[in-house]
Amino acid sequence: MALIEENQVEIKYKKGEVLCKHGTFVSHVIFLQTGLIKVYLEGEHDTLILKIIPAGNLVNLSSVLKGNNIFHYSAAAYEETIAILIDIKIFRHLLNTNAPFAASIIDILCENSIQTFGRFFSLTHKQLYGRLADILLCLAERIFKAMNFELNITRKELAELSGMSTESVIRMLKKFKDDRIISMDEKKISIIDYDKLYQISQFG
Amino acid sequence: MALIEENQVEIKYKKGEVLCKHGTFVSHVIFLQTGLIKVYLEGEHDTLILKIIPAGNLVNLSSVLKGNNIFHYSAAAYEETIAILIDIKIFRHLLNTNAPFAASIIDILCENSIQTFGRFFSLTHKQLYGRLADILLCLAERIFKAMNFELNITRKELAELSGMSTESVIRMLKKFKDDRIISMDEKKISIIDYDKLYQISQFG
DNA sequence: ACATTTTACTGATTTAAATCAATAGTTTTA
DNA sequence: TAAAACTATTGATTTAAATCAGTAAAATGT
Repeated sequence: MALIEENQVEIKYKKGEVLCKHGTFVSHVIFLQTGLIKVYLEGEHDTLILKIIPAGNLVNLSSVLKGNNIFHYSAAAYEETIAILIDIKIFRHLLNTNAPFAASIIDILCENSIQTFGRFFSLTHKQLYGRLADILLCLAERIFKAMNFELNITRKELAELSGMSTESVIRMLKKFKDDRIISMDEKKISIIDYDKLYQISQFG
Repeated sequence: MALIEENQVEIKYKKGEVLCKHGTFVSHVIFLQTGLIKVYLEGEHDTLILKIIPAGNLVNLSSVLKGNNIFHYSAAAYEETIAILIDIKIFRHLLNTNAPFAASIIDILCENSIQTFGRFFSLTHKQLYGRLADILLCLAERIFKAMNFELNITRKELAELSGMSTESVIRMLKKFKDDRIISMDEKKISIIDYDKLYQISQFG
């Protein structure tokens, strides 16, 4: 562990800045000290946000794969963010020599994998209302850990998270507001009726 | 490693048999000795096949997560399959004491995770032709490792893999056949024009 | 060997959601 | 501070793909 302490660099990113770019070489494991980032894939005409990562998490765990030295996605900061960069060789060495550490990393990878399955089903088999409900619940439960949160996220990005068009997001949000499931005030979103939102998520 | 040898059981599954069911308790890690299985999620009215796993792979790695003792998906055999069941406590113990072993498991988890990202994009941002092309390429490259393969998989299951309706799969396959990109003879599918299929996959 | 169930296929119809178009309101930035 | 560049919103139109409906062909069970 001392090894990591010695070999880490702290970097500050401004809002909107790119932490890593799809296709470039991986030299470090990125740990998010403070802030909020998105991990995304860029297509020809559209973007898919794979996940939002809050402070206290590793950004590019899947890059520790032996022999894999390029990023398979991009990441950008939503707000001012401090990241700790750990040399990937040191990280890999630690994995190969410290079993409890490796086991804890396995736990994280398994957790990610399980979360991914749910998101998979949501995006492929639910329709708009269900998908947006899922995203709002995820933001509240997992990212902000609160029923109301400042949404520094544009409608366009909600669209990229839920795999729909910006216009659809706007229409769905309006419907949720009219139905008194959420309230919106400027950038602030509050979940008023959690049960109903959960029900919409389940129903699809 | 001897520990695993001592604590493993070999089980034979017939075609169609269920290896594990979403929501039930996990007691063993399942390793596929021979055969072919699908891992899937069942919805109210539809099913999503998460992945197809060929022989030589672990089926439920994400279940090794500490404190996680239920299956988050179901799995069923496509053909006669022999599985080796390893007590999950032994497996976890091994992870916590044998760093190189844990590191190799991390490699597998990372690999899965990277594959998942691509599939995510395919299913959410490509349209029918692209999605089906991706599935055919995946079957050829990753599962059967051959340009032509016996397809013990129904159109319905291709639909569940690519997140579309059975009728759409039939129409797309017919189009591919008419365009001489694939050939179909009974259950046998051959990829004739790999480049074109790849191009369709890229284009979406 | 026959009946039943599942699978494959085709065409017509419907529908969910994207795209298009146009305007107003906000940020950026020059 | 003005201009340019995004972002939010709404309604109309289009379209990709699902659903529906019906038939033929396999596979499965008894």
